[in-house]
Amino acid sequence: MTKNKQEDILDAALLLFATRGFDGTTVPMIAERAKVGAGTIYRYFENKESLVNALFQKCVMELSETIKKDFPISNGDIREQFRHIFKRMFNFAKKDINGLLFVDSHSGARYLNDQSKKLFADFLDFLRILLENGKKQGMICQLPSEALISIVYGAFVRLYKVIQTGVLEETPELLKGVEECCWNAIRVH
Amino acid sequence: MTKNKQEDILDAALLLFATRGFDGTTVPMIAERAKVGAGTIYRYFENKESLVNALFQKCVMELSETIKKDFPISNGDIREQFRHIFKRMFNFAKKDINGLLFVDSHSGARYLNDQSKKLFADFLDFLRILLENGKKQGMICQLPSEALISIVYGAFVRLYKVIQTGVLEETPELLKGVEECCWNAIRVH
DNA sequence: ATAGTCGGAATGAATATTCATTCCGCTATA
DNA sequence: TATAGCGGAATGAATATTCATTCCGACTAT
Repeated sequence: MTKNKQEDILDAALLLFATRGFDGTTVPMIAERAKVGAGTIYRYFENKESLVNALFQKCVMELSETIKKDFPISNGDIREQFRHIFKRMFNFAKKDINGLLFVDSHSGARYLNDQSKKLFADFLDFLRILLENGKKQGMICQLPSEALISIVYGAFVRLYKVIQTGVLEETPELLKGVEECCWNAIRVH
Repeated sequence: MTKNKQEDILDAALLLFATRGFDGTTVPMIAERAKVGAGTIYRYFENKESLVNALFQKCVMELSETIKKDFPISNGDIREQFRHIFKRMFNFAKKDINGLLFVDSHSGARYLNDQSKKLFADFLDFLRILLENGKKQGMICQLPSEALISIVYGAFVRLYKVIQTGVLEETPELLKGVEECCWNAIRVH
């Protein structure tokens, strides 16, 4: 028996939302996986939408903190900052692949509330500002930051989707190679 | 009044599946958008799953044909082939953004049948073989082709997701820049 | 007229949500 | 220490709603 039912519910919901999506997941499914009664879920969350928003915010904050912790801001070396972000993204994906896939597949969903949207927008803003800096320094190629983020983030997430299907194995060499590829994608040549 | 109700149904379903997902789209929604009765849908498709599979196969075939038509196989110049693929992908996205997003978000869905899965796998195989060639020629970096495809395809699709939200505008310069970025991501340096 | 097509109300299964009841741990009392 | 009483947590059956699918009367083209 675990102490915290709310966590059990969030864990179960995360797995299911990440693999089946919000609409493909029923509340009884979540209850069964969390080993609680269906009604118990409504003691902790107002409804299914509240649950998905709470979970989304939790995951985005964890992702955001993972990246911002010990961020090498001081010298402003973009290459180093990029490496840091990638390393932390890899760590996050390794620790919580469902969190990564859930955030990706649900950012922009119609049932997200304003707070959820803002939290995710803030996360992207952090990345955007870094890229703007890099462009000023002449290190990063002159495309809209939104496009550069799409390229790197899109590549990263899809890689992990494929890894999760088992088609591709996550090895240090692979991750190192992918990091280089993504850097090469956005740097000035 | 259009002549072909089946097409009306497929068009409506495409828009809805692309924006709300399979589970978030109800059959009556499709009927309303297609301006047909709900029952009419069942004259053309056995059930909702048949419909999504038919649509998926149609979109994948169109995407595949778009790319394979006039494909520069003869000389085997990888750079040129890459440019061709990107150009055609841009065209496809421009003509049928929902088709692109639908295929992306539904490849790998649990309700796809074997035929749908195979069709999509064949499409990826085509790309894989090209990359293998490029690697042999020393033009493409030595990572698993699945990873390289993830990087380029992931970047491409996410870019269009962002474009569709209106955050980013699709201009010739942007597309040219993104094509270069993606090529830089996978080429040997 | 009639064969084929269509629309959309009707149906029943699935789903989110509620709520009466049970359960559990704590405290006050003897 | 033993026990009865209390309050909040948990439950899952019951309810209300939504949805995929069916069915049949109406319509259309021949």
